[in-house]
Amino acid sequence: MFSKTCQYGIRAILYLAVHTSEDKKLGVEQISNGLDIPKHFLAKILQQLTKHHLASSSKGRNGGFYLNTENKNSSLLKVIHAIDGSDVFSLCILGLPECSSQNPCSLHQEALKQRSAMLKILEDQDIQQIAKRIDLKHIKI
Amino acid sequence: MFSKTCQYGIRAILYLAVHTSEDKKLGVEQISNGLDIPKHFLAKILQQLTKHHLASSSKGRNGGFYLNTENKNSSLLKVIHAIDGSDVFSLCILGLPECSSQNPCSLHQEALKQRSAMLKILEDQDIQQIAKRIDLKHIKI
DNA sequence: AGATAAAAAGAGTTTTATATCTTATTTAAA
DNA sequence: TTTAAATAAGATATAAAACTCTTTTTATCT
Ligand code: FES
Ligand code: FES
Repeated sequence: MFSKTCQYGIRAILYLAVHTSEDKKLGVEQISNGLDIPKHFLAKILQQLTKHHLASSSKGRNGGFYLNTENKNSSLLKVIHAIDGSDVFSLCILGLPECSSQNPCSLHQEALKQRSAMLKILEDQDIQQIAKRIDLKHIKI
Repeated sequence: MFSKTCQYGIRAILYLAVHTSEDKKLGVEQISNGLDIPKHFLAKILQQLTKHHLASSSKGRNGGFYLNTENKNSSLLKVIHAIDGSDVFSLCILGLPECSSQNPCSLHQEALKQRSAMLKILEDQDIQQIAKRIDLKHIKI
């Protein structure tokens, strides 16, 4: 469903949502240790997310990555779109060139039902909310 | 969701279900033309499916690939398992080492709901049924 | 000002997925 | 019995994804 890069990106964002703020930043190394993700690879992903204004960073001493309020009000869908592109949920699940209810494949109806449900979850709740849930219910990141 | 190999495999099986039988076989070339799938690649996939007894083949003149009755009574889930392995629907969607309701990630509940629905569709209806639906409703393969 | 610690950027490597090519084997028709 | 047509098998090639390494830039602390 999601590329490994995207999985890493989502987890990194959630980790930042739980552990950082404007004045509590984390270096790549700490994040990569916390999530068990290859350090340099994670660095690339975080850079990409920062460019898309889904995470924030500051260079130099005491610098690091973090989520500001705006970042925390964003959604996981945006993270997914930034990494895997905006087609993930609109391409035919069987790889056919078109995907529409007018011209469906044999799994279209079922795929559509599920993807809309997943999409709703991913765009309706903001990252802040998910972070709160993670904290309260001790959910893994 | 599915690898390209798996998408090709599913489509090939459905194509065979609609167009072949014990005494109406098709060569790789015809199938690859019909589905617009690279010929040699498709050959590999069909060999794999034949080994798993999900398709049938006969060599030599007038040979080709086809589905016998048993093949048509199988399910798409078996096809998927034969190609992408049996973990597709049981691994954590975020790539975490475990996936269970006891130890869920932040998307587990939603992912589970959807995967069970998809699984049900994929194992409950047999290939024959899907083929009939394709035929009646002029669905793409 | 200089040293240091961090992200940013870019180049390079490895691994996996996808695709192709070549040769062998099998079967049936001519 | 020879030839043609098909799958089977194995080796190779290409492309994309995953991962690593090195250098540059920037900010902060001493
Ligand atoms: S046409 Fe295949 S999923 Fe929509
Ligand atoms: S734990 Fe992540 S999907 Fe089940």
